[in-house]
Amino acid sequence: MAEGGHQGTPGSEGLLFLTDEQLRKGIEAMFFAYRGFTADPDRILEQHGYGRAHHRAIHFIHRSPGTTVNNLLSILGVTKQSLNRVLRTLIDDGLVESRVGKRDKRERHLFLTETGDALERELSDAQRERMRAAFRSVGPDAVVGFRQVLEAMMDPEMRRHFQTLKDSGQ
Amino acid sequence: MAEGGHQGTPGSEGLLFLTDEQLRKGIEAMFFAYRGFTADPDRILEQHGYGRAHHRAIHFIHRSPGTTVNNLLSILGVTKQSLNRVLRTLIDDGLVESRVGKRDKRERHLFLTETGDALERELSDAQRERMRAAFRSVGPDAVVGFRQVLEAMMDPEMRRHFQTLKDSGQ
DNA sequence: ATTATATGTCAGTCTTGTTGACTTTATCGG
DNA sequence: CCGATAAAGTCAACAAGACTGACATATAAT
Repeated sequence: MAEGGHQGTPGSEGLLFLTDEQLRKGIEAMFFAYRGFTADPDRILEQHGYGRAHHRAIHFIHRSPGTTVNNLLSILGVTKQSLNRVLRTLIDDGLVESRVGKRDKRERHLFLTETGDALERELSDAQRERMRAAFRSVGPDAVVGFRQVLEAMMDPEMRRHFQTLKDSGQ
Repeated sequence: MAEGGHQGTPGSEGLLFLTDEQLRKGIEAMFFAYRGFTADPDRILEQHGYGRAHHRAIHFIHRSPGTTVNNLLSILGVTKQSLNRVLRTLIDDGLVESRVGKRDKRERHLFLTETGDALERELSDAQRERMRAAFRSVGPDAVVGFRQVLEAMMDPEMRRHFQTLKDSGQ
């Protein structure tokens, strides 16, 4: 009778959380929640003439200052042509700086400028605020569960990126 | 000292789950997990020549058979021109049937055909399989937390749609 | 010296979203 | 019954953001 590692009501019924109906609710929860998740940044981005793609680039450059283009490509999972378009505008607009690598001069290391950092803060403040409110309203235990499920849903390579904090290098 | 309603370690520290760093992890978890969430259906859709927009329409018609176009519009949050494009192809391809309303003949009630249902099953089987594996690996308590956080992150109107099960009418 | 890597760019395509204008059909309120 | 409102559909134009394929340049590695 020893189950995986979690408890549940240890008696007979168990696994009621794995019914198709429960899974459907989980699927819809992801769909609707993701909309809320992006809603606030989307409004801000629109005012600045940017889109979600710019947000993603800004976010990960902020998280890992000095990251290379290739690194960013593998995190974002898009083509270099696609990334280059948004990176080009961010650099031209003075939000991102691209420095030639010292060890390997082929590489470009990406950094946010002061302006870029300001937009990053504006965006993440909004997004964090919503998440903070959600977290607070449900309590720390629910937050742990939230993170566990999300991590378990990721593709292995994305889980690697998620768990890896530092990866600059310069 | 009585806090909201959740416990945590009841001593002094509390609220460590609301730090900016924890929130950033939550944000990235959403980003990476959503990718995993859509990855399997995306592969299937590609084989059939459809996109995510078709999936969403199929999903919600399956969930609420007989739903009207307006209903679908408010759930999906897109313009009718945008929805009409995908609905048109689904109807032309014989996956969706559009029946004139009996009470109100202006309305069209949408249903999946057998073919449509088959594709729906193919898509949701794949998506459910991933979620089932995630749910199983973390246990029922984590799943409860997952759902609570997601629901708290939704916009109020989306939360309404999420909580509402039936809405056909015919 | 050749090959491989990192980056960037040009050109074209596709999906999915947007606005705005307009039509048809049907319901509803006076 | 008539005028206003509503539900659905359509046409046209446009934009963001993804894709492919081809090709260029600089640098590193063998």
